[in-house]
Amino acid sequence: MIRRLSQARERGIPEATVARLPLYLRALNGMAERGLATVSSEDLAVAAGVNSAKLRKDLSHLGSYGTRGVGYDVEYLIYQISRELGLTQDWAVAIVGVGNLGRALANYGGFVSRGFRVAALLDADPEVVGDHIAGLNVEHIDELEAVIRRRGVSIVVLATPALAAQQVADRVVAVGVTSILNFAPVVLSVPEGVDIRKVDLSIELQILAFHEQRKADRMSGGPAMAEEWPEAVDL
Amino acid sequence: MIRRLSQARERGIPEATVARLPLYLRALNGMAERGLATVSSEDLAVAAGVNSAKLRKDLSHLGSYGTRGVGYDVEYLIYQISRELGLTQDWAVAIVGVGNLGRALANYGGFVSRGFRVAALLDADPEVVGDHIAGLNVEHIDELEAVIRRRGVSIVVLATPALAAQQVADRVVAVGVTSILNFAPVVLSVPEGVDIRKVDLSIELQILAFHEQRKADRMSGGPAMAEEWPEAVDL
DNA sequence: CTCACTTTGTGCACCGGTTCACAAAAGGAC
DNA sequence: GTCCTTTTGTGAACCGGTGCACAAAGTGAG
Repeated sequence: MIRRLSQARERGIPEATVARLPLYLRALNGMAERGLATVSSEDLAVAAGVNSAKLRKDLSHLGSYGTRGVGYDVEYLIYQISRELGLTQDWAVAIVGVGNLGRALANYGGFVSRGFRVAALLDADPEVVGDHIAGLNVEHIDELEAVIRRRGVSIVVLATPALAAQQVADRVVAVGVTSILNFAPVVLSVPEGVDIRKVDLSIELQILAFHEQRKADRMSGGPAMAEEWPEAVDL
Repeated sequence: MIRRLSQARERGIPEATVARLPLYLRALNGMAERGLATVSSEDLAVAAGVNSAKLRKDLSHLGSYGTRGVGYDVEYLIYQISRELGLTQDWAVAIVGVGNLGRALANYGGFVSRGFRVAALLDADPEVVGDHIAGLNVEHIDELEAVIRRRGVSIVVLATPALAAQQVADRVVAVGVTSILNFAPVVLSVPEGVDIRKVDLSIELQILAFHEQRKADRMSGGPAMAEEWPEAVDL
């Protein structure tokens, strides 16, 4: 029998909502710092750059934490969102691949700020192993499984070259890791139940280039020209 | 009167499709390197990690470039996608903010590989200005407008601290830049017509944490426990 | 207590995108 | 040419998410 909580909050928050919660959280933290006690959905929506109806619907998935006629209590909402996202506990993160990007990630303040702790840096290059970066000793990739187990790492960040990524992914999955943030430009294949998020810098630029080109086209030729298409070129 | 091209290709490729084209392109390049001449939607879909029907529909938005019973010509498709994305021309990119992340981006090979050229590095810190990184001289942020104009920069990458990002965005928009890739953890506000893409490392981790927590919950308590909610705490 | 005002929570219509499933097209064997 | 096989291109149902618009719920003044 399913236990029904006060509001319509049987487990199952839309993915799109989850992706926006961190955004709200950031906006709320800014407001808390400025000493605001309550905030309306309208104001918070503006700060987070979304539509206010969407924001209210998002928050309603967590429960009914607002007060009609008043708004939301900033601190309370911060607490609820943090808890829902799992940021009230501390997550040990391992970064594999200590090249330029890995180094940047290790030093990135935004990680530590919210419940995330870089617990290990690993690399295959003997030149890099042993270096001290962001207060951590870079360990050899051979130690991968041992390190993950010993330090209770539950999230792995892949910043390796493309060719190494799948291999590392297989190994970390084998030790029980089910959350991977992948910066390598490859499509990883992992078993059911493992969550992968992919950040691909070059793809983002390509999407921008597409729109940029489009804007440029519109400026000059417009839809009427477009003889850019040499009529069914075959090769 | 709207000019109709052979296929149903009146300008207007779905955003979701545009976001996947770079993925197909990468898979196709791999195949071209391995000497494959043609590929079926099924094989390409697997390589790109998507459903084959979706892939076919995506490609059909560019035109009818496949051959029934055979598949798609790899080289031809690479050319068509590249052209659609605007990668047949070369784009000058400026990176603003040469901290750890900016440095990593400047050295990131994936940029140069496809039509993108890092044409300028800018920073406000006099300690950093003058450094040589990835073959480029770091220039002072005061030169921002001049550099953008002189080198024909059309895409700006923001890797500044959060507080500086909006200010820099305003300035680059004022000089006519309409494409920004933002790594700073802030919601930028820009005029209509300016495209912004945002990459937020900490948000990606938070989303992973959410799912990770959920998986952990399911393991232990399951839906029946959940007394995690201390019944309408008010404050 | 009543009235006026504010702001939440949500029903509902709508929309972009996904997926299935199949007709249409192409190639090859004979 | 006819038949069989393969694979594309797409119509149509479906699904998750968005946004409008409003009733419900709360505050505060008089």
